[in-house]
Amino acid sequence: MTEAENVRTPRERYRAQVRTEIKQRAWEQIATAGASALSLNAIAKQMGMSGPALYRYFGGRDELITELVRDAYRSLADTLRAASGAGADVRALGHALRGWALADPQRYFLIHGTPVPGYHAPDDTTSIASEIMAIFLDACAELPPDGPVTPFDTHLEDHRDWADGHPAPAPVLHRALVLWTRLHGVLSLELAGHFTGMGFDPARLFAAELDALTGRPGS
Amino acid sequence: MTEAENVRTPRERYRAQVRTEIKQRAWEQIATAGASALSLNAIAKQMGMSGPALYRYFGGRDELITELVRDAYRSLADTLRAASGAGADVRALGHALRGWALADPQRYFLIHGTPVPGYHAPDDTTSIASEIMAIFLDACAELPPDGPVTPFDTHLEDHRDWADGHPAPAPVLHRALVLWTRLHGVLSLELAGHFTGMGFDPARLFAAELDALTGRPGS
DNA sequence: TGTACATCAGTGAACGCGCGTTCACTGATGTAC
DNA sequence: TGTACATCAGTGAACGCGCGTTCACTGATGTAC
Repeated sequence: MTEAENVRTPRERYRAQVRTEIKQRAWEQIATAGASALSLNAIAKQMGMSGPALYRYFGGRDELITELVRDAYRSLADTLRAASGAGADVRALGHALRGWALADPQRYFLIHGTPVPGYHAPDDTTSIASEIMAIFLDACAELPPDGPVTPFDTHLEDHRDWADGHPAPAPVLHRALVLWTRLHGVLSLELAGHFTGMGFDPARLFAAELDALTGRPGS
Repeated sequence: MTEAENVRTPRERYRAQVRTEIKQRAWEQIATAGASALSLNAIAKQMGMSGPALYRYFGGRDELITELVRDAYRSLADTLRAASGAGADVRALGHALRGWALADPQRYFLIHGTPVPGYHAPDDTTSIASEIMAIFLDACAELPPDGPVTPFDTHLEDHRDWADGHPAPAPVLHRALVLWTRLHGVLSLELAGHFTGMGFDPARLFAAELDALTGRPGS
């Protein structure tokens, strides 16, 4: 993982390895029982060491969770960037997002799920979030324009700071925004199991939303 | 509330009152600290009674949560039905949904949020869920048809059991589905605070999605 | 109307659990001369 | 190369907490004659 590299002394290498294993166990726990059930003591027991030992590696439970949130954002951003590549294809982006989400639903929910009223995400996640937004914007800029300018487009023109200097016109901003919200809408309901028992294939619904976004309503 | 009515003896009335108060406190706790922090002992303390006393009213923590989930579904269905009324207007429906969600975000998340890997919703919630779906379907059936039939529409034609006998053609089923997923997409990201700091008005994005759904792309 | 009994809300003590976190400590690993 | 010292990973005991849940019980409320 990230911290296992660029390490000189054996001690530092060992530290990095243990940190990585702690995080791996943490992810397993989250995938199994959800983020609210994450427990330092349980991780320690699983690794065959005592609870307090983990405090050599993380300041506490909150610091560990914060790190996991950061890693999840990083992983998502990297995945999307790789899928986008030079092409900046919205469809490829969409399917990469879905694949990433399905690979570990609880990881997806750690970022996009129910907020814990107390907890606040670390500051640098917002910068990764806007990195992700930039990828969306690039992809949407490649799409052919469709439809007239809406009132919301003009509203967006007045509030485009979040685009972080991206030169795209307001309708593109709008597209990127609904790309995000629509895909998230399908994905989060699918991952939460709200489609189970309904019979249709969620993947096709997801694909249909991508079709609508890329301006191919009939394909 | 529901159980305070149709009650004969004073004892039954009292029971119903206490049950109601327990639920109220539970909702307050959920709104404040999220569903995972809901604690029977804390509720009891808040009501000035001892923890075990609550076992006269609910079989345990899980039973209480189940009841809350049921009530939330009921409340949402009633709200949507009232907003829909005879008109079955998609816009009215959408704004009613948003109002209901904003009134108590954690109540919204209790239904639509991150699933707890262990927990399973009670069976009768699915019947309320299909009641809600029926309201969506009725509203979408009133909309003018738009665009050609998509591949997903034909897929839906083969898997329309979830529509529970509703006579609407497949494109209407599709519309009801994306009405659900798109509004949820905007709402859940808004409630989770993902739009904070971006500058634009989430209400307008929500309205724009409604515009797109009702076939008024330019208004 | 008054008395005997049954029902049932609520208490307090207790059980067992797991949590995060601190602290003084042991013992192994690395470093400096 | 060998010795003295410093660093630091990990332990075990302990603290205080809150949780869900059980159980035997008290005392008030309702019911039947």
